[in-house]
Amino acid sequence: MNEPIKITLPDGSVRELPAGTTGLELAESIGRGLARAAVGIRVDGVVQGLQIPLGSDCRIEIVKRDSEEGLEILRHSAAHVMADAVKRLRPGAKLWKGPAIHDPRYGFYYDIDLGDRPLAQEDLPEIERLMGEIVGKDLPFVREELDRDRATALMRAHGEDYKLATISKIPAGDTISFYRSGDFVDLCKGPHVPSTGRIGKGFAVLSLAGAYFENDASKAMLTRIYGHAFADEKAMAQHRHWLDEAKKRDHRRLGVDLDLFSTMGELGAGLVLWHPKGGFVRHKIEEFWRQEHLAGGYDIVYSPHIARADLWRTSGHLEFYKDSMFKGLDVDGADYLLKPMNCPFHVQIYKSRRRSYRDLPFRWAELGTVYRYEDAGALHGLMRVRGFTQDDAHLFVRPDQLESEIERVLHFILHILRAFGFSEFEMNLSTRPAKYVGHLADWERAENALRIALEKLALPFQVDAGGGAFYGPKIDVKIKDCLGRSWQCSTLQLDFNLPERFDLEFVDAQGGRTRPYMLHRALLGSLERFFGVLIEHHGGAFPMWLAPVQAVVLSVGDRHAEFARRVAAELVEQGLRVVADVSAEKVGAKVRHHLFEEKVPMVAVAGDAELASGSLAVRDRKSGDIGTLTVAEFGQRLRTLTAARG
RNA sequence: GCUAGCGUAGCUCAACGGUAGAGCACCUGAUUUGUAAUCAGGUGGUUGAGGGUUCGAUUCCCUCCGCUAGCUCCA
Repeated sequence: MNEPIKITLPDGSVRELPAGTTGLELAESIGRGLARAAVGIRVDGVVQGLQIPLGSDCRIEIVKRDSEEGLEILRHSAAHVMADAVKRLRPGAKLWKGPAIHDPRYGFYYDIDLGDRPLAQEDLPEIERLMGEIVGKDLPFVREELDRDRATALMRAHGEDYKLATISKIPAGDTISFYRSGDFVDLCKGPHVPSTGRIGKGFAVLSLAGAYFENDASKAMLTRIYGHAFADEKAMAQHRHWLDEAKKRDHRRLGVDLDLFSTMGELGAGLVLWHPKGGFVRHKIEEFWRQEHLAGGYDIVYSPHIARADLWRTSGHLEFYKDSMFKGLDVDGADYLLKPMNCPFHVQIYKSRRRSYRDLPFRWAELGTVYRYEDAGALHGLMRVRGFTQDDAHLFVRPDQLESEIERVLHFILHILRAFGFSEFEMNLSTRPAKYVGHLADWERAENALRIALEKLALPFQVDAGGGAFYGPKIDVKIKDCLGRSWQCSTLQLDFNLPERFDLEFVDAQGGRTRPYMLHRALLGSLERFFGVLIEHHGGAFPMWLAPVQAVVLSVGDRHAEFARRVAAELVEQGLRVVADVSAEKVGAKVRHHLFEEKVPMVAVAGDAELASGSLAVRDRKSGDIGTLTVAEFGQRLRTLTAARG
C-alpha cells in the first residue's frame, strides 16, 4: 500500500488517500454525482486529467463538465474523437492539430490533411455518427509519455507528418505526451476526460473550411472540421437555437427581405447599393451624427475621392498599403489613386495656411467614402466591403491638449454608440509594436494618456501589448450585440507618422515652430458595417427614430379608405413617417405583412368605430395591442418614441 | 489570395443529358373583410457569363464573374 497523502478540498476539509489515487477515484470517494459530472481536476491550481495519479499532498478542486475549464476539456476530447472518426472514414488522413476554441459559434476543430479524398458537407453526419459509436464504446483516454526518439518513431509509424513537425518544435526537456483512446493515438498535452463516454451526447459536427498548416498562407492548406460540444444535449440544442437566431438576423438576408441594400456582381464585388429604405436609415444616422459633431466641437469637412499618387507617396500609404489600394487612374498623364483613407486630405487642409497655437485643437470630421482593395475571400455582406464611408475625424492638438482631447473623444464615442442602443463595450488598448516610427517619449506619453483616459472611464479594458500600428498606439472599442457577439467599430489612434511626413507645425506662444499631435478617430467605423451590425442587433426591426416607416394605417374595408389616407397624410404633415394600406386584404393579412414581415413598429386599424370617433386601434409590434387612441394621441405617441430614440 | 462548396423567375426551392416547374411576391378580377396568410386567373427564366464535349447541355468538362464557410489579411 502506498503512503497516504493529504488532499485538501475547496471547502478546506482534508482527506487522506493512498498516493497514486487518481483524480477520478478521489471524485468517487467524495460523491457519485460529483464523479459523474467530473471531467478534470485542478491540482494546486493546474488543471489536469482525472486519470492522472496524485503523487503528493495537494490542494484540489474537481473540474465539472459545465464549467468553463470543464467544457474546454470536453471539447478538446471531442476533437480527438472526431479525428478518430475522420481517420476511420479516411484511413490515410494526416492530422495536424485539434484544439478547443473560445468562440460562441464553435467549440473545437481539427485540422486534417485529407490528401486527394476531401470531405464534403454531406460527410459530416457520418463523422458525427462514428463519433457517437466511439463515445458509446467508452474507450479510456490513456496518457503516455515518450522520449523524443520513441515519439518520433510512433508518429512516423502512423504517417503523421504534421505531428513530426510539431514534435520537432517541442523544446528539449519538455515532456512529450500522447493520448490513446482505443486504436487512436494523438500527440497531445491533454488534459482529457477519463474516457470517451464522458463526452456524452451534447456534441455536433458543424462545418468544414480550409486552414493553412502553421497558419501560414505559403504552406499547405488543410481541411478544418468544426464541431461543438456541451455539457449535455439540452445545451447543444440551445446552441443550435442560437445559430438559428443568428441566421434569422443575418443582415444579408434582411437586406433582401426588407429591401434595404444590395450588392451585385454587375457592380463589382464589395460595392454596396443603398436602397431607399436602407438609405433612409443611413440618412437618419448621418443626420444624428452631424448634429452631435457640431454640438461636440467638431467642424465638418469634405474631400475628394481621388488624388495624385504623390499625395499617397508622401503619406506613406503607397509604400505600406499598396496591395490594398485600387490601381491608379491616368489623368492627363498623371497618376491618380482612389483614396483608401481621408487623413492626407485633412492634413492638407491643415497645411493650407499657417496655424497658430491659439487655434488648436482642430477637430475635423468627415463622412468620407474610401476604397480599399480587400481580398476577394474576405468580402462579407456589409461587414467587409471595398467601398465604404468612414465616419472619420482628425484632431490636430497642441502637446498640452493631448490628455484632455483623448478623454473627450472617448466620452464622445460612448455617447454616440449608446444612442444606437448599444450598452456593452469591450475596450482594447494597443501599445507600441517592435517596428515603429516616432520618438519613444511620444509613444510613452501617448500610451499613458490613453491608459489614464480608459481608467477614468471606469470601464474594463484589455491591453494588447505590441498590438499598435507602426505609427501610433490606439484604443479600439467593440460593441456587443443582443446575441453577445462583439463588433469592432470605434477606434482612436495616435499618429506620429503623418505630422512628420507632411512636416506639420504650428506657431507656438514663443513664436517658434512646434509639431502638433495628430489623432485619428472613427466612431461607427464604416457606415456600411455599422448598418450591418445595427440590422443584426435589431433583427431588422429598427427603433422608432430610425424606422423608414414608423406606422401603417390599415383600413378594414373600402369605406374606411379615405379616412385612413387622410389620417396618414395628417401624420406625415407632422413630420412622421406613416403610410396608409387601403388594399382589399383582410386586416389579419395586413397586420402580418406590415408588423411581422416589414417589421414596422406600429399599425393602426381604421374601421367603423374609429371612423365614427376619429380614432385608431393601435398595435405595437413588440408590446401588442395598445388600445384606441385619438389621431392626435397616436401622433404624440410616435413623436415621443422617436425623440426617446427607443 | 488560398481550400472546399454553391450560382435555375424578385425570394425559397424542384427538374440533373431529351427543347424548365411549384409556392410566395408581382399584375388583373372577384371578395368589403376587425388584428400573424380570402379566392381565381395571369405575367415572369438565352438556368451567372464565355468556351468545350455531345445529335442534343440547366445537367458533363474548362475559364471567368459572383456568392458562402473558414484560413490569410484588415491603415
